[in-house]
Amino acid sequence: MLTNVRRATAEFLSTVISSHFSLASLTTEALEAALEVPKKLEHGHLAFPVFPLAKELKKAPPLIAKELAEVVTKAEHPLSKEIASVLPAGGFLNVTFKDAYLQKILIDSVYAEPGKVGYSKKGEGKTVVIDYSSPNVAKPMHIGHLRATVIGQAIRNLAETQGYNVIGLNHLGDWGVQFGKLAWAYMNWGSEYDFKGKPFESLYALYVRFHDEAEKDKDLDAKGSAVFRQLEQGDAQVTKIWKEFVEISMKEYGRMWGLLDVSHDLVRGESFYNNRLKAVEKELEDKKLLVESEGAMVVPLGEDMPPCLIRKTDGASLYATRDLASAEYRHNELKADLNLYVVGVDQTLHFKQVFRVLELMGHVWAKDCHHIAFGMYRFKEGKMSTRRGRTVFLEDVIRQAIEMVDKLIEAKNPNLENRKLVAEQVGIGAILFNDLAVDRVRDVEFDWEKALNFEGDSGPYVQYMHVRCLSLIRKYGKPAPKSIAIELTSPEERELVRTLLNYQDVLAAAFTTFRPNIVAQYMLELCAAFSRFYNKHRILGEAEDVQTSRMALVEATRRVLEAGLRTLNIQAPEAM
RNA sequence: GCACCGGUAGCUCAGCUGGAUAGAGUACGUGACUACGAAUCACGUGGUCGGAGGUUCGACUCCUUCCCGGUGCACCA
Repeated sequence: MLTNVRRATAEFLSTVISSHFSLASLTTEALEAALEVPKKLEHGHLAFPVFPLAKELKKAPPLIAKELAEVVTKAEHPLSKEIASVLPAGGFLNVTFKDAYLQKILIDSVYAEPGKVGYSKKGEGKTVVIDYSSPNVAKPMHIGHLRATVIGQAIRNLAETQGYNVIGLNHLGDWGVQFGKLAWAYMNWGSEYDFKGKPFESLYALYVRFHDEAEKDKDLDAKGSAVFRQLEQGDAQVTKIWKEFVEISMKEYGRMWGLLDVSHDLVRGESFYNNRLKAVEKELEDKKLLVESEGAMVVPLGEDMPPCLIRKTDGASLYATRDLASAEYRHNELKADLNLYVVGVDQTLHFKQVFRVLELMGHVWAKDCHHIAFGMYRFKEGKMSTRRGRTVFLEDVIRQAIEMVDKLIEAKNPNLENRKLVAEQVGIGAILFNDLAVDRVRDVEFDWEKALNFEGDSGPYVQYMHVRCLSLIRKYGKPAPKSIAIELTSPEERELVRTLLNYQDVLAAAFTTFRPNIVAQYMLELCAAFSRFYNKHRILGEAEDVQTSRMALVEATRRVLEAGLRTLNIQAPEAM
């Protein structure tokens, strides 16, 4: 796509510039990095800001640009024949390519590898381990899990577009004192609940009840802790109960992941690391990092951070201990070149500490560990709490969206086939897009009205454009042409081609910054460009060469839309 | 108190490593379905980019400082 064009242009410009001016440092690489995609097409397809050259050449930028434009226009180079104009504009050198050239590049790259539009090979031979959507056993998934799930899955998809080998990891929260508490509750009150008929609801009810009663009865927490110790020592009865909890919960989460079309490759709950904790502690001890402090064992981290707590006064391990073991597991056994944690911003300090400890341990790969933080959901009513049972449940949001879409279909397209399926695809698409379109570090205010809005910048808008493309192709009646016969020169067509060519860069940028919203925002831009084209120009029934050329453009658009939606884990229905 | 993250149109948000006249959606007003799907498009109203300094040819973007909001700060995860 445009990536290749930029490279070629940089080479061209660098040879011309270095033969014309005597400049110390302007490599092809530097030039490639300096080349910009202007915001507006009137500034060309690629622009080179010459300002940095001004000092060395002792000339005003507009003069340099003017001089360069003349030289580049005269220069002979394989690329010359593809360039329509090289014009100076202030301190910028604006390069515009011939429409036929870009059109050909677009079509070639869209058809190059089926299903892999915009892919790159940057990550080839490397493995990325990504930990996402890891819920805590016995707690229902609420709206906050949407982010951990959807952002994680999107980054996972993005990693695949960059050619990485991807391992999606479910770091299930299946260990800790709360399971002692829950087991205690189960043994004492379990019979009051319908565990056969409604296992997960019962489990959650026990959880809420335990915390309610613990506020009144101060001994309850201690009883729970005692049961957890039994669990840690491998008590058969408690272990059996615990396994049951995990199973019930996984079944419930599986249902939710199924709805969202999310999947992991590996489940490695916190309990998985139990038999590795001793080794971590020993390693820390051998490396003289472990220090006793107030009865606990910690790793001091310097002035700017509180110490990392490794072992409690009572000898038990902690969150950080398990994460250290997990990080080593991911590096040593899963062979992670990149280790990503998609976890809320409230864990920022924790991960900073863990990564710092890894550094102190001498693990150079600590730099390849990244906490991909996302902001919290806020509510007008105040903070949400699972313990108090005051929550917006993920499933309710999804169901609500599907129901609203279903009503909309009834009004707009009552004879639609697969209505149920489409309502699901569109409803879920709306929820996912609403979440993915905003920068992940921001807190978001959950707003039912906005999440369930299907007009304007939204998932259904993007899906609708895809449906439109498909509808055109259906009416066209033949497979879409694989080439653009004539030059499409209207502003709308040129803008659409230009936007489509950016797709590959967008994927790369979204992955390197771990920000799926870059893709989502791009999708909106692309849809707007397509819409303007569609509304302005007739496609079917035009003269043969015009019709086929525009149809080829429609199909190219459709493929990029489909690929982009897939990256965001949103379905592209055929009709809606 | 210290640390990290946010503050852009009435509201919800974009703005890529500093680049050309700060953009969408929504809301409000107007127009476009006897032509390819109106979940659409076009036009209009709406801005001291939290405040103040600084760096730079150029700052929403970088630095300093202050204000507001969020989050975190040792035996939970």
